[in-house]
Amino acid sequence: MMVESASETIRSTPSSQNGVSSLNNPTDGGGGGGCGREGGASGETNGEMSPVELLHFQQQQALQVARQFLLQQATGLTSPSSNENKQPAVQVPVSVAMMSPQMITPQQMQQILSPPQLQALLQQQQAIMLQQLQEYYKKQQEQLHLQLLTQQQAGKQQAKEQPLGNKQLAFQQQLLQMQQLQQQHLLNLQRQGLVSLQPGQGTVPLQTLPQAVCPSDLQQLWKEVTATQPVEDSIKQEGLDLSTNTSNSTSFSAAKVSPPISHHPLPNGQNAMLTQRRDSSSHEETPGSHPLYGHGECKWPGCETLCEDLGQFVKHLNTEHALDDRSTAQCRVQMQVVQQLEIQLAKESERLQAMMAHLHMRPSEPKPFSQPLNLVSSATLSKSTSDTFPDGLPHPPTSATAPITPLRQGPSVISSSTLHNVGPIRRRNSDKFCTPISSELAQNHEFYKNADVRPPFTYASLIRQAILETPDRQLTLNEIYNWFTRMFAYFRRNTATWKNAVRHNLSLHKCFVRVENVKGAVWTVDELEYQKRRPPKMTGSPTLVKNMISGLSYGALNASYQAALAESNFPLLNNPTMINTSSTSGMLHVGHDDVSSTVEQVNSNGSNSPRLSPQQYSHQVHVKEEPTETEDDSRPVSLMGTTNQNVTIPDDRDMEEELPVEDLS
DNA sequence: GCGAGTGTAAACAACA
DNA sequence: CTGTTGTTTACACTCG
Repeated sequence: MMVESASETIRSTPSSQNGVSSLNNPTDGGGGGGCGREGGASGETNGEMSPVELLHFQQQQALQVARQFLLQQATGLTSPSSNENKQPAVQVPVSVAMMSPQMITPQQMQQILSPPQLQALLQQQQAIMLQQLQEYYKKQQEQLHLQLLTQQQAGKQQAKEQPLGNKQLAFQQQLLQMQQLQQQHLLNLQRQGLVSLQPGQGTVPLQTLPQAVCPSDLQQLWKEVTATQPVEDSIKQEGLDLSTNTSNSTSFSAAKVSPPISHHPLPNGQNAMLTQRRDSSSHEETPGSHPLYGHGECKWPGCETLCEDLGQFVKHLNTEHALDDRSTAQCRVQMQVVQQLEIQLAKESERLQAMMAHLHMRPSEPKPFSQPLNLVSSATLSKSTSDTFPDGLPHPPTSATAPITPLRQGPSVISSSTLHNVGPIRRRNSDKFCTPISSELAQNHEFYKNADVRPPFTYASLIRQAILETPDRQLTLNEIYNWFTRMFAYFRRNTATWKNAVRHNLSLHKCFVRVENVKGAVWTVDELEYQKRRPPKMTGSPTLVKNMISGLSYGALNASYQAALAESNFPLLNNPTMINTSSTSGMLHVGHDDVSSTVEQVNSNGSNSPRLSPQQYSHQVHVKEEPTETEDDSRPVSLMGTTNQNVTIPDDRDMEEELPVEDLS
């Protein structure tokens, strides 16, 4: 089945091996990091953008626009094209740099972290980035405001010159656009799940904002600002009131923009007016309404003037809240408020995500029993054979590069392995009983398939998995290679030393039995041997044992069993019918496998399922100790049959293939 | 500190 | 001769 591709891969091996190995060594050696990632992030996009890339791109776009605004502003709008290239003054949010591929050790992170962890980490980074971005926006807006005020000062001096009014208008429009940009960007972030709030939920209760301005303070602030307000000349009315921009049309066309447009410049309706709108939680959408007018009163911060109708309100706006120092200052204050809120929003969102993550993964909880959540995903997984994965997952991994693809896992789906992968690079969790390789693999199959992430499994586990996945439980070395490259992008790209490692493992571990076949040598798995080396670990997993024994809800137990089942029956995961409901009893005799052996030990301590007695395996298994030639020579073919059919089959196959079926009932 | 398990690197032999 | 396959050894690292 995999032979075809096998030949390709292998043929390409000689050339790629050397080339990659040099590249790979540093990575594997623990030094490098970044090699694989660099390639993944920069060159292997395959036309698709990973979430991070998208985010980065959006940020860059936003920053570009912001830079242009600032540039225009800096050049007094007169020479917009002056020094376009050099904007050292513009500070790129740190996070942007942080996301750049060449930074730090993404590769290492990939090796260390499982996809869910990567996701969590990414989200954290993005939350931070969000904050930084907001702060960045804030600074830019402040600068804009300063510029605006400066211009206004100048404008006063030069008295009522139309061009100047235009300048102010332009500035304010920039300001508006800036805000819009910010909002749009925030919205984009929200859409990407970085901010969990719905766009429409813009109103954040002020009382929930510890460091934000409290309502009373706001009012006070507004009153202070309002109090010191000289009446400005009428001309300033023409200066566009930033917030209202009512129909006091003067000479500038921009000012003539109809209120709805100016207030809802963005297609999605999220616009700069959020400043006022957020403050006034009631923003009616009725056509004749005004964002600053509601319930018969002016919603201008600190105003509350009663207006009978919209016309009166407009008049009021034009007279009381025209473009003057006071209004500008108020607007700025409001902007501060909004930014505070947005920062707070980011923080709260981050907190929310952390909370969700915590509640769903239960770090201190026994891993196998975080499964109930995984259960769903694995069930979903099982439906989707090998390719299509989880629906309902926010960000299906599409990018071949995407180490970030784990985003697809929502906070609710955090594989148990997550917790284990936190360790050093060398740590592989598959053997730890905590995370069944199959379930982990199944859940993150697509991820590993596409992302250049090193799977957190030992070579032995992977080899075994590859072999067990085949119908006849045997693979040639070449086919094993193929399985690796097919299943893991990491082994496609980082083709350095792993083949050697595979061979090394095959030779080293007794559990891998080489059998001479008609068409050459094939490798099989001696499950007994494989389990031999594992039980100690299992026993050594106090949490697992404890939790298995201690009063577990059926669901949890079931889940753990499911995981165990998954571990032992990776291919079965691809079968929707196999996994769904596995009865505890059914699973009890599943085990021929790591987990199952686990179950036996735990569960039994006396009463095991008899069918799994070692004796059944022992006599037929041909381990490495025995001269392979003897095996091969004596009964080349029969050996195969013995190993695969007689030995593993009766129990093995029953377990692995039929059992799940039983579980169905 | 020790041993087991694991990963990596390398040398080597047998073979096609 | 070259490349693949398979074995073996050595070393480093992590973890219990």
